[in-house]
Amino acid sequence: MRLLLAEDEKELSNALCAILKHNNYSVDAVYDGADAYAYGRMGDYDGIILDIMMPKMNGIEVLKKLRAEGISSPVLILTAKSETDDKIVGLDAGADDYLTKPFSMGELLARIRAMTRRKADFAPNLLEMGNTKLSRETFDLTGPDGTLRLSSKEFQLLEMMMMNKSQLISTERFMEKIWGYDSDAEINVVWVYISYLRKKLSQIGADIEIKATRGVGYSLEEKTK
Amino acid sequence: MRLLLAEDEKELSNALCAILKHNNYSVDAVYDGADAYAYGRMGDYDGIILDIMMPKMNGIEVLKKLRAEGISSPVLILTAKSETDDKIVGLDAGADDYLTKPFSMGELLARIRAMTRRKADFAPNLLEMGNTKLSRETFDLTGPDGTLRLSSKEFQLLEMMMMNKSQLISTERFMEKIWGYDSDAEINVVWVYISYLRKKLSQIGADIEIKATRGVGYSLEEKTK
DNA sequence: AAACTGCCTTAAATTTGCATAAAGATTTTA
DNA sequence: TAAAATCTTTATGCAAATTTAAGGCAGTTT
Repeated sequence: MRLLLAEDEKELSNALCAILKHNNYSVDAVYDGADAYAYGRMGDYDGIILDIMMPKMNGIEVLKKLRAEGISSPVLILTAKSETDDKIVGLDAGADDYLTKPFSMGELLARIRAMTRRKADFAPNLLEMGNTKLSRETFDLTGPDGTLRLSSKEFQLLEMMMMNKSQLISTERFMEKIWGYDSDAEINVVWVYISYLRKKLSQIGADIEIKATRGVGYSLEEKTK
Repeated sequence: MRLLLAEDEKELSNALCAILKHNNYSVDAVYDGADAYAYGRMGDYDGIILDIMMPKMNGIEVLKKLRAEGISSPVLILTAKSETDDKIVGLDAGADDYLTKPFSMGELLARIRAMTRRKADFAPNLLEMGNTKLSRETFDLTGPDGTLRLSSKEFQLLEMMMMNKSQLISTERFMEKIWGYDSDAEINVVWVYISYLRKKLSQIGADIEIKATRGVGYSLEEKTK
């Protein structure tokens, strides 16, 4: 799950960021409205958390411009007590939910879950392909010969492939979706994880395999034998 | 993919240029606003990267003049930290995205991909001619007798020909578009790939063929029989 | 007809991209 | 705080993709 966090108070932003990452979200943090707009319009966030009072462009404006461009990522807006009227404006502008500062972490997490649930509902909790199952709850990968637990990165990689069966996914797309736009990890970190996944798939006796297409990317396919 | 890079700092420009070329873009580099405008208005770039602070004419002006002429190539503007207000001005002037210096190469590449993807969405994903189909997603070439996957160079060559059905394309044009202006590959590398493509086309039973016109170039035509 | 030019095809040489192992770095857990 | 798990980089081998090189053929020029 990729989130965009737009909050100009550095300390609060850092704290939220840490906790969100701890809860298995991939988070990009930005600190003003212009950046929020620039990042948001790339269009592939599963949720956007938007502070209203920000430099350059306020949150409502950002939201309006994003919606005007057809960006439909769910948006949660953060308002200070004194700006409570903005709630209404925000919801009118196309926000999905709002939260008043100060708030508890638990509440924020719950609302993010609620906000992204609609999308998540379309995706079953247990992904299946061939004789192999992947649990979104426990990250357990199960095949005829046993069960192994995947790490977070391993899981995200395999999840993307299982959600797009037999579709070719470019290495860059993996990097963007899982590591984020501004990550400076090397591209070959993907190769390494593909290798880990192959080893685990074979350990549990899976009848699916990861196929590489040179110069392009990877796809998950059923073994034909 | 053809890009125009307008950046007056020679060193930065050279570095970017090298990396972009390494990522399969054909790049023209210019070093002031006047040239950026002159080149940009020719209108056949898939993306334009525009520094704001430049001699002769600043980036925003260039952008405005290009848009006024109906040039719709997507534009990414580069701003220094001190010019952050220009972001807004730039987006209002019709930029598609911006990036603040200093930036990571990975982020620049991601943004260029995102920017050009929107345009690519309009292009059909499956090219067809006669009984033959070419997928832009998987690079698969399909005919009545089967499917083969093309390599990157093979694909680009055939893609150009399928997008310009029955049009004669000069060998130099192939070299410019696919290998880039300053490539030092020999001309016969094109001959070699044409040969590979012919072999693959016949293997899948295609009813189209690559015709050579002595001294000029190649065109793709339906077999008449 | 001989020499030449432009293209075709195949094979060999080179470069590049990916697979995997292993080590180093960082974070989590006990 | 030590141990374990996870994440990332580095190194090496291998195979596919790309490029160069070379011999052949057909049409053109001398």
